[in-house]
Amino acid sequence: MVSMKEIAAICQVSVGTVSKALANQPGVSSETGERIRGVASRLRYRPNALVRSIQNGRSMSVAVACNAVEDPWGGMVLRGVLAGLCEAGYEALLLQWDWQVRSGEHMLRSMGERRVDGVIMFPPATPPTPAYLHELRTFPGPVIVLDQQWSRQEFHFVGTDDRLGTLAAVAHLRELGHTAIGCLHAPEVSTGVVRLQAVLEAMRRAGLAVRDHWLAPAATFADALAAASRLLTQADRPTALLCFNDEVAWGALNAALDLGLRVPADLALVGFADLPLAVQVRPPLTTVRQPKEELGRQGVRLLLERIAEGERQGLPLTPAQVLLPTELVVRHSTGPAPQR
Amino acid sequence: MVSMKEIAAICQVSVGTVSKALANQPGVSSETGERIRGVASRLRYRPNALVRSIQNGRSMSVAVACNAVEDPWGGMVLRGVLAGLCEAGYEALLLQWDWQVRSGEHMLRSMGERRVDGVIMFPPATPPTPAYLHELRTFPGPVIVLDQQWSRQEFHFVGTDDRLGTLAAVAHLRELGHTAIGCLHAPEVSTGVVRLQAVLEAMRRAGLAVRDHWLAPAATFADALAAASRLLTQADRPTALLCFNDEVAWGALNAALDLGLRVPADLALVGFADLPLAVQVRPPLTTVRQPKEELGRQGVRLLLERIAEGERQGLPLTPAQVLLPTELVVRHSTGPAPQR
DNA sequence: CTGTTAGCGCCTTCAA
DNA sequence: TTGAAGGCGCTAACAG
Repeated sequence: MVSMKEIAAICQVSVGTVSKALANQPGVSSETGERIRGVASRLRYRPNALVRSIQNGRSMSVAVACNAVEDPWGGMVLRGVLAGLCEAGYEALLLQWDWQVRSGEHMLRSMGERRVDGVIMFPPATPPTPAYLHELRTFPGPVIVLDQQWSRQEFHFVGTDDRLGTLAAVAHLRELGHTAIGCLHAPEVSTGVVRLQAVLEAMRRAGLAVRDHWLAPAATFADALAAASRLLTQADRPTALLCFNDEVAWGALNAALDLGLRVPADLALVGFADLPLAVQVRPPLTTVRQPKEELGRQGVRLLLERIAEGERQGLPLTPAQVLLPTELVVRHSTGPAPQR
Repeated sequence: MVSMKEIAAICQVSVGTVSKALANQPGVSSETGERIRGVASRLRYRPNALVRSIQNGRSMSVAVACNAVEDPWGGMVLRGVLAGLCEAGYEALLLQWDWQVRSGEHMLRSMGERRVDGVIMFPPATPPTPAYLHELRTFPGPVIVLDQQWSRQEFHFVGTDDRLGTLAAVAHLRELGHTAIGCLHAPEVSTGVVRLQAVLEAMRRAGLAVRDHWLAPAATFADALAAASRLLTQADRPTALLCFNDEVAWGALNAALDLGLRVPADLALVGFADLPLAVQVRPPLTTVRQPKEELGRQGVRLLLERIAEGERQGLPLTPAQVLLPTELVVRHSTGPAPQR
């Protein structure tokens, strides 16, 4: 890589002049300016962004921490994150924090040393370790957490309004006449807890019972397949299942079909997220759509705002809490409740 | 962020001494060393990695360029890439090159200015623009392309042996008695071309005809749904379809089921990749497994080798060409050919 | 118009 | 054992 110094030597001028010429600043004769720019472009001169970062204390980069890049849901959020960063001229340093070799806190520390201007993390399926949490708390720059609520909202947060989304889903099922509504929930993650609570709340308000054996934990396709198989072979089975997400709904769908149940005639299914698979399975899933890409964009927006404010290291006094609206998308996995 | 200078001031020593103390180098009395390290840790001193990068001309970071982070296939490759980089202590700068705001070549240039040590790009569904290609050619550091073969192999390349994989798939179908084998291919991408050629080659060698109306382009689920619907409603329809990938196979599967065809009794389907969905659809897909994570790891390995060699900017004299083996995974979407 | 100087944060070499 | 100086690539404020 050629440096200004070399260009200066070649052009027989000082580095300062080269600097001005390349920045098209006044104070350089158009003649020497042209000459310098000519040499620079011929030699493929590229300014060193690292140096610039050092000088003005802004690296124009942020760390994006995720724990499963291959997750389709996360992929869509990541798309939004990248879009937002790109538009703002920021670079994304991607890190996955579930490796063996270098632990998450290790990598996070590296990011700090690389002087990223902030961190945006998502979607943390497993709660972070204390060490990781500590690193996050002492991180030099704002931290945004997407989707999951951790440890009493100490970080800035952007998520979706899971409660309202779930209530809408339950309302939809009730309009269809369902009273025996079960739930494949995910107790390990905060969104899972919120969604289950919302179901229970809605049912309680409607004066409907939720039997324990209509509930089962299931956070993945495989979980759901097994759990739904058990749940649906009971004598007293629900006529509708609210699932933690679309993958879980898909697993439940397969279980139902395997058991010879028709969906939605015998069993109504509702997913959450509205992933591409929702329209690819048969029947297409009724689901609570989350604005996934928007989630990423809003996270970035919040982060850049905080960066611009020059937020001090350490925790914010009043962390922002943003909830994006969801939308119930009715497709063909839900229908009128079967007559008893 | 505290700097060495500040620590030096506080400890009443020179920066040089602080430098040595923090690096645990000899030449500092254990007493002052302790004092300095104490202050540093209390003030949360973090070395500035950017400075280090400038000094030794290695940024320990590479650019990872992809064009669809939400793509499941790419996600699994990306996982391998991140794993490889992480193990080697490298950081990943993620960039997506299909935005409106800043074009791919723009972003790539930014990466160069940020002094990344190399580029790894995947999976380029659409061929790059001339401008992008130019930026890639003149990139200061080695460039690795994954999966897709571009423009006469001018870059280092790691992919899978699609030809052998496809031949194995065809052989499997022939063993099952299939002779009317069609193909949903993807003419836009190099892997699509290779796979179709392999099908044609296998059929030719077997003395079997491939009718034009057994072939249709389809690169996505939606494409496949439409194409397969048309293809399967013909009087003379194939009894087996080799699909460009698992998503395409899924689309074809749905089309077949919609038409009342049983899979595999009436129609055999073979996918490519072995994504999670392959075991989630009914029936589970027979497919050609690609070592996706390994693909990413090998790409990184190759890249780091080239970096270590200190490869000059510009194109390599003899770009490496690595093909990873595939493996046919037989599940339930293929079965004996129907009797005529 | 051009050159010099100082400084960003750090490391390395050499002198005290 | 410690300090000072030079340099990495660049910018900004001055001096010539």
